[in-house]
Amino acid sequence: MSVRILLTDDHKIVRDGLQSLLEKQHGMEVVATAGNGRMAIRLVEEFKPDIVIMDVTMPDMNGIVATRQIIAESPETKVIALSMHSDRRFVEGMLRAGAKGYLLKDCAFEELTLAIRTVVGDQYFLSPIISDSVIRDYTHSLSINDIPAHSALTAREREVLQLVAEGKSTKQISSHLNVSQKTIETHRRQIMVKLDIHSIAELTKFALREGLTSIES
Amino acid sequence: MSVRILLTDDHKIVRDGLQSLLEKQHGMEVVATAGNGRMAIRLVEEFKPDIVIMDVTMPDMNGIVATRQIIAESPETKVIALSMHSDRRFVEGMLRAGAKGYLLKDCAFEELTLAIRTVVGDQYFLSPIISDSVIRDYTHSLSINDIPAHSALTAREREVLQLVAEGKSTKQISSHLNVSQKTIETHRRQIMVKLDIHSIAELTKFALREGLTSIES
DNA sequence: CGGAAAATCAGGGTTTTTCCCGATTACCGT
DNA sequence: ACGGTAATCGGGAAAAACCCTGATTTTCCG
Repeated sequence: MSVRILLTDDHKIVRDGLQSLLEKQHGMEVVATAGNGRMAIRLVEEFKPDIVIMDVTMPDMNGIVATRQIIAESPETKVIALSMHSDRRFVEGMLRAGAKGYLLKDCAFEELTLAIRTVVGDQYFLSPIISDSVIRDYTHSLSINDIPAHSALTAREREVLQLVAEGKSTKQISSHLNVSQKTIETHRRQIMVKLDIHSIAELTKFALREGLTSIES
Repeated sequence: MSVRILLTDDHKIVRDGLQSLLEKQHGMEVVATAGNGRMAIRLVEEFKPDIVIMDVTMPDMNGIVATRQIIAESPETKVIALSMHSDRRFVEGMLRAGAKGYLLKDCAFEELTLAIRTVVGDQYFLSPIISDSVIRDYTHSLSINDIPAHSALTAREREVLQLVAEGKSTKQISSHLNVSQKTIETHRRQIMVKLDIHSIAELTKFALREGLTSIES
């Protein structure tokens, strides 16, 4: 029986290209394609694919958030990230979310098929550059928890961050949530301390990466 | 005789995908692929393709610069831009550089083959969204300047916006550009007036949509 | 139950941004 | 040469954000 694959990428022509390549392979079948994370979640439910090829940066809902939800709802699904970025945050985010592989778009197609076969065989597959840095981190025992930038935000803080990333002022947020401005100030400060980010611009980008807000408007 | 094509894109797997799709078409032949503009120029000289599919944003040498040089050296070569950005500057840059087509990566593969056939037939081909805005500009060239919401930012304003979207403060920007803080203040105000945006968060999103900054960092 | 973490609020201060008003210089196209 | 636009700067003031040091209440987990 052939491997059933869901393709996720925000550019249709990239999906088309990958589909064409994959369908030339024996034992691989693209059962559906999605243009964003939200769609991917729906299609995983509907088609129960064995493998999800997941772009990381997408509008509306990014790959990290989508992967987390997919793994939560159907843990048997194997997600392979396919990204243009070797950025540490993306790799870490995807692996934390439960991805079983991480490939750079720079790679040859053969690497993708190898990754699919490897992951189907219940093993991890990382692009060489990625695995180098993952292993280096491991051997240097830089545990994820030691990095202050990753201390998690509370639910309330995420809520406030989302409103900040939507362009709301402290006053607007406080009246929206029916609490005092001082409370929101405290949350904002706490968010910035936890993330070690000190500008709204970078806060907004963080929120975008986390899927807390969308790039539209 | 079949159409000889050179594929240019910085991501190998995208090149692989497109090549797979194109080679299923009758009368189309991918004679070479390039990972950046410099390589594309060399390969055009060597292979004399009929069509160059050119990614716009690439490291090392981007598609605009490469296209200009290709057209200068062999004007009979037809360049079709293939980009993730519908940003006015990219479109304008590529068309000025001599591209005969501009496609968004969001398009279906059929659009690409249609574009190739159209351009081979010596006509222009633009993605619908692109041609809409090009035509609107042409037909409304007078009124566009009257509408503040549509007035484009100046080069300097873009520069400042980029730095704002990277999280820089007015003071940091002013010392980085070697002008007074008051000048940067004026630029910031002007940017917000022109775009009718009044928060850093939304300004950051705008800059992201325009490709002025990247989501990492 | 007891304690830690989270959520709420306050006073008082500094810094940054935003918004008025204005201005000069330089360049570019008709 | 003239007019428009871009880029540069300034004063002054209000608003917002940021920083520090507290505090109380709620919630949740062992």
